[in-house]
Amino acid sequence: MLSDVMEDYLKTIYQIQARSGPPVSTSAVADALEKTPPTVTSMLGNLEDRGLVTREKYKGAELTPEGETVALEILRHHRLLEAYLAEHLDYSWSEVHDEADALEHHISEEFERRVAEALDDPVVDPHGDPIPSADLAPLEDDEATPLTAHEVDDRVVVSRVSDRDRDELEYLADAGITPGTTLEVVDVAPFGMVTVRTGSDAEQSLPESVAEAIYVRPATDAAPAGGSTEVSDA
Amino acid sequence: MLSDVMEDYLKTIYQIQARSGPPVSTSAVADALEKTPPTVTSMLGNLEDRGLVTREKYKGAELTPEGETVALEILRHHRLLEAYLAEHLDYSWSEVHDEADALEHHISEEFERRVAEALDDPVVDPHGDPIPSADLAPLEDDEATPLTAHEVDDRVVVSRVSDRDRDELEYLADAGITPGTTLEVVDVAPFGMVTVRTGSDAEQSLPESVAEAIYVRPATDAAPAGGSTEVSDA
DNA sequence: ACGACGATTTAGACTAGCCAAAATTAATAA
DNA sequence: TTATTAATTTTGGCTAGTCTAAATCGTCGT
Ligand SMILES: [Mn+2]
Ligand SMILES: [Mn+2]
Ligand SMILES: [Mn+2]
Ligand SMILES: [Mn+2]
Repeated sequence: MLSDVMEDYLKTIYQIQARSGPPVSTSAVADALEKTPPTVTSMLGNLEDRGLVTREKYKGAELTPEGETVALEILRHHRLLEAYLAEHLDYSWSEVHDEADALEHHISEEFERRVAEALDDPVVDPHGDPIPSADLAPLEDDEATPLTAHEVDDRVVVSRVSDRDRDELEYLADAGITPGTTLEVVDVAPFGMVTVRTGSDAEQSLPESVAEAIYVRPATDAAPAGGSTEVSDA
Repeated sequence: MLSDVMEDYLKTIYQIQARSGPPVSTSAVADALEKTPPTVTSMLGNLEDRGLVTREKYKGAELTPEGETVALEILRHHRLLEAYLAEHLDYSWSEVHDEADALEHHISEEFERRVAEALDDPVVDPHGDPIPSADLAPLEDDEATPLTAHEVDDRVVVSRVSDRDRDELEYLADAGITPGTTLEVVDVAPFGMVTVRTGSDAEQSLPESVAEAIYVRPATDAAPAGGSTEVSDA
């Protein structure tokens, strides 16, 4: 029914909308998908005709509930695939994203079910991003804040890490920083470099670009430092 | 580089060529892919321009070595996926084909490697079809003959079963007839219906359309009746 | 209030893939 | 040998998705 291309537009609009709220500008979509603005304008027209987005000329687009459901469906596929690849095919968390991007449009609902079952209905992917439920109910907003917004002596737990940059993910994996890791902010230098203590010993200095990809929540008092994987409630 | 569509043409030409030999007619490809003859003529022109097939006008097409390599690559993906779905995601052999068709163009070489590894480099898929090796060396011809070509009292081992028709596969699964099963031909009726004994007790009558989808080889003397999965050499 | 500038849309064009109708060719039958 | 017929190719046209260049809009600074 919907082409791969349309699904990618809807997924992208959803993700921009989730970060910056509507309306989503033509150029933001063009940047994210590496297309030209006229191309995006044209496709937004198609999506509007199909009732998947609403649009105000020269302002931007916003997903309709139908459009959001499609976006959640693709996001569910993507994140289930990431989790499956990591869990059952020995992929590292820096490798899963591209493979999931290629497969997310092509798996059947049956495949989705069986993968979810093999993983026992996971609620987060390897980067800590929430996996939409099978009924595609809207995701609740994320309470996490970027590590760059924190101050010295803050104790925080890593909630999720942006999966956009493979190199950053490898860097963080080496540093032992993954979702669930407890961090203590040791220093915030000019230009946004953040130094954190992981566990009780190792210290890591993170360039701003890396630190702002790490989303964290306040550590609960009793939490020991280290890399557990549990996710607390909101 | 190559589109999904082109890959499907090459795979299809390979399979027709394997059964009937070159040249492969325009209409044979059109039938297999459910396209019109002009569409196929046009695409064969593209494939010829890319050096993947050779063509003689009004006669048909034949894969070049490069075209055959691409076809084997796709076939390897398809059959590895079928094997993986059956082995690790609990698909039945009647379900795997469509899912593999959808995914075969979209997996990475890394995914291919990991799936092959998870399966310990399998040599046949769930239907008994050979899986091309990682180096894509040409497959040797198949010695198996259709069950319809056999006579009463012949004892044979099922080598492979055409995976084209889901209903037939379910029928055969119920009848306990899978690759490796030893059969004894009990009766050949007019209109090609074949009755076989599986194991030492059950008898099954198979309509011609089903019987001609079953490819068999002579049973070695010591082989007991039943559903073992080993594959003998050529 | 107005002009400049950046963002957006419109206009026009291109490719891949597809089909229907018409023309052509090869094979077969008279 | 010639005529019929079936397969194939050619012709022309359609949609989806993309781009460049040109026109237009909205905003922001003066
Ligand atoms: Mn789904
Ligand atoms: Mn992810
Ligand atoms: Mn491959
Ligand atoms: Mn198969």
